[in-house]
Amino acid sequence: MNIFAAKLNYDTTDETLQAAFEEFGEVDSAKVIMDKFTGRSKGFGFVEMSNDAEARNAINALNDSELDGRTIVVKVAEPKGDRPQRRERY
DNA sequence: AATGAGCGT
Repeated sequence: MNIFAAKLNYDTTDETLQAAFEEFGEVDSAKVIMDKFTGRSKGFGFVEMSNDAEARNAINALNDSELDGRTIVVKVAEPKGDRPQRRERY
């Protein structure tokens, strides 16, 4: 189950996400997207959970919750190449 | 190399 987490604190890293989701289930892997130039967080990340039930549970619990002082948004992730409306962003 | 909705080096 791929999970999408956004509005993260810029200080939030993979381990922070990992720890947050591990409270509710078995985390396969957690990754915060980092900017290639600045090396800092882009403000969102992805979490892979092998157990779908735990994944949904984690989403319910962590969505609109607080992480590193920021209210984050947790949803089910979309397939990678399924964002045609994605523009040049700015 | 900043920023604060959005879906990945």
